[in-house]
Amino acid sequence: MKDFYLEILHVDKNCGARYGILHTPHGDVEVPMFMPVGTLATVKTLSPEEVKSLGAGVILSNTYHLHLRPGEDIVAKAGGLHKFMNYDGPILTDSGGFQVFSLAENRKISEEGVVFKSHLNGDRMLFSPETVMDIEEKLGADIIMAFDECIPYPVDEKYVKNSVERTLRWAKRCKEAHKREGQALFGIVQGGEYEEHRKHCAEELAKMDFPGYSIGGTSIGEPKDVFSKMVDYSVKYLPPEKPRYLMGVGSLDFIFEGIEKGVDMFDCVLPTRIARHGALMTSKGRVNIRDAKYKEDFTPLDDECDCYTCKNYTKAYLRHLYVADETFGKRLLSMHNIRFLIHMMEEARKAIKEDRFLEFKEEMLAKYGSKKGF
RNA sequence: GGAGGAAUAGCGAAGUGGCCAAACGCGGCUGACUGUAAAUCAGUUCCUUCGGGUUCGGUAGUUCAAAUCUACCUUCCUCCA
Repeated sequence: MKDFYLEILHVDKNCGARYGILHTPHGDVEVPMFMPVGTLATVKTLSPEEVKSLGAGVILSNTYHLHLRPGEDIVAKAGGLHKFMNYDGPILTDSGGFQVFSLAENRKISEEGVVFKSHLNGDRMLFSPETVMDIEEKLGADIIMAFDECIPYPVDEKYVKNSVERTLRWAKRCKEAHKREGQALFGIVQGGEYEEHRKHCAEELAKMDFPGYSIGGTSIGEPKDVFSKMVDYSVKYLPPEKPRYLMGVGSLDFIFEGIEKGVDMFDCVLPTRIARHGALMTSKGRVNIRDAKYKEDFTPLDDECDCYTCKNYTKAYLRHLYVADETFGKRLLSMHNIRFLIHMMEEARKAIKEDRFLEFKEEMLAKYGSKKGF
């Protein structure tokens, strides 16, 4: 696919971190990058222009949720997701594989696919590699995910083995079913914490020759050392020239861990979700803006931050908006958290180009306090 | 002037003899959130040196035991003159 490829421009001499440009039908974006999540065709509370102004390239959306509401046919009629949501940058749709995990009580897995009971009205519907490809083609994102099973952690090895084999068969079916031009279909590496299964999964996917590969099944409650292994065991066996996407990772220390190992793309609901709940990522560590100590704090949320929120508003005001449950507060806080992560990515890219990513990582984690949870 | 009714933790409001330091809601305080069923969820909210102490308008009683029963007082509400 000539309009989608990763151009690797530099690999850090001291680790696996790499800098490059991902070419997509809706524009070029630099990697490593963080992609804000807009599950329902909107990054909650923000306009596409705002998301773009924060430095975001790719926006994520979700097959399961858009299938339920408004339905892929309506999106297609609207002219596709880009037009529908008025975003002309690259869009990535997740396949619903994560919902196999997050909505586990409402679904049943079989070889054919997954029957979900809609969380909205109880409708039963089959998500199979074929139906998911059909939906994702109609949505029309630039990057689409194969339908996989995101398995929980911890889970016994036998389950992992069976699930990986099935995810691989599904990946093959996705590849065969996917026909639309101008869409990059990514295969997803699963395998839990087991090197044997991650390796097998990555190698088999590589044989199928996807334009990019995702690493799934992480950041679901496993300890950091386990997370690290999961990423290692996956990246190691993936073709270096293809983009690597570590799914659902949004805390700074986990992202840096991924970059160091050679991951290019990250997405996470974390910055936007915790922002709506009053938690902020700042250069002083984590801030809960609701806390009483900010009642009369007329300084910016983060004096090192260049975002609209930090340039124009005080903690006392942001706290007031939060406490008063004003929507504007959630918007300002969401902007800040997204900008914080994207700014970190910009700095990380600079560091990689200068072969000092490892120092940069240590410096940032010491400063931002990786123990504080982001 | 007369007749009823009501007073419970910051607020609202249950409780009408022991299982009551007192349900629940709000407000306050705090924490969590990782391919979004999340503008959500959880904890905490009389004092304490964690042994205990002091509470349910006030005072005095009844009782082994009172927020709960009795008497009086105070305040408030409604109705009648």
